[in-house]
Amino acid sequence: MPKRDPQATRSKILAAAVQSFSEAGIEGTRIDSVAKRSGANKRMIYHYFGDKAGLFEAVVEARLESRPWSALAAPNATDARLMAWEGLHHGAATTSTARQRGLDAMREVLEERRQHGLLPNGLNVQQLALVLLSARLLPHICPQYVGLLGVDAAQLEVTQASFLEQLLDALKPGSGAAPKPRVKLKPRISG
Amino acid sequence: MPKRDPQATRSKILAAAVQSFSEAGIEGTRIDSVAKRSGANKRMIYHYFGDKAGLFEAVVEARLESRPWSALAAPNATDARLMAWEGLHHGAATTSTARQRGLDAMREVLEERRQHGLLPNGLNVQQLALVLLSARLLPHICPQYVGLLGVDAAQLEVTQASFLEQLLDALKPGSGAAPKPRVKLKPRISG
DNA sequence: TTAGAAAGTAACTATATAGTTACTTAGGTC
DNA sequence: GACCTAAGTAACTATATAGTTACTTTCTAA
Repeated sequence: MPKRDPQATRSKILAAAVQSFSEAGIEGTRIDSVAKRSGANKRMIYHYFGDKAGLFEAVVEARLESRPWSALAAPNATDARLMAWEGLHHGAATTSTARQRGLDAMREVLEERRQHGLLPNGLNVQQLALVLLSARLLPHICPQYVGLLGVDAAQLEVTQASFLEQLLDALKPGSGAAPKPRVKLKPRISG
Repeated sequence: MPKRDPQATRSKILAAAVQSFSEAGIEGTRIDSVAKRSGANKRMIYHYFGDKAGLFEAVVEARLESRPWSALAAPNATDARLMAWEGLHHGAATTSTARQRGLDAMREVLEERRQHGLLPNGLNVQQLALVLLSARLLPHICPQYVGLLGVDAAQLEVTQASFLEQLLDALKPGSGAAPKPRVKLKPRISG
């Protein structure tokens, strides 16, 4: 076993940084603690990643740039939280061609679904994709609202997947049972 | 004009804290900068709110506890970001009776809508409420994905509201929403 | 009018933090 | 094996930060 292994050092730093940034965020992450958790020397962090911002960038690159996107699959908690810290700190400023491609593919799947008559023709698939992505991300970011809305957090990964399937299915033109007899008053839902 | 005004001092601190926590988060907020922005003396922050955690708690109380909830209305960016920082830092641990009541009301509106035959019977309204809330919050938290999905961020507030209305409408049993609804179904009076 | 409490101020402190300096050690190449 | 470069280490520094201390000023109530 070699006493030195640059690639291994770099990746154990990166692994520790992924955990730390995901848990504590950018401001909350301590470089010293990443060094300790990784077992590497603090100086090596600066050697491989420049500074804290560079380390976060490398974390995003490692976890978000090459991840697969799908209309219904849920990102794990680690990735979802990284997305949130990134968005809260850096706003809309993200020019990522890799993610762009991944999300384009996700949209195309929905588009195809619509062209097969499985979604209403007038439905904006970009908006639909955003809603689906939101639904899968938010429970990892604001878990407090899962409980407050009466949804079982422990089962959500499974129950939400089938709920969203059911939702898409209910959108199928001409689907659904005959309407139940309705009363005249339409309840308000907004405002 | 009185030279001292405890209530005014407290509230100008709180107002500055709302802005700072919303923009920068808990770790990112500097007590000194809240003091400066508010025009109050730093010592007064500790006098009225105890410590940084107490100040954040007061901010949540002021902005999130008593805000109205609705199935389709979007929280503003300030509140949405506060919800995200709170969730990312404190996880699911939120025992807020005020928010519980607000969200219960939001659920009941959807429940009522379902009982009027405007939503499929088998649809879980809690899950639906969570999806709607997610859709309205996430763009404020992860704005990077709005653009990447090809949605116009500047118009989202408006376009998403009508999209979600359209989505709920398309869920109406037997609606079979087509590009242009051929026949506007008149509600039948139950017999 | 005056005592005492509450509001407000400025300067201070202990500590934690990102980033550096100055150095040692390993491993490949001639 | 001598030499050089990259990998690795430990101790250091400048600064920023949450929280405090010790003090002054205003308000209120007897």
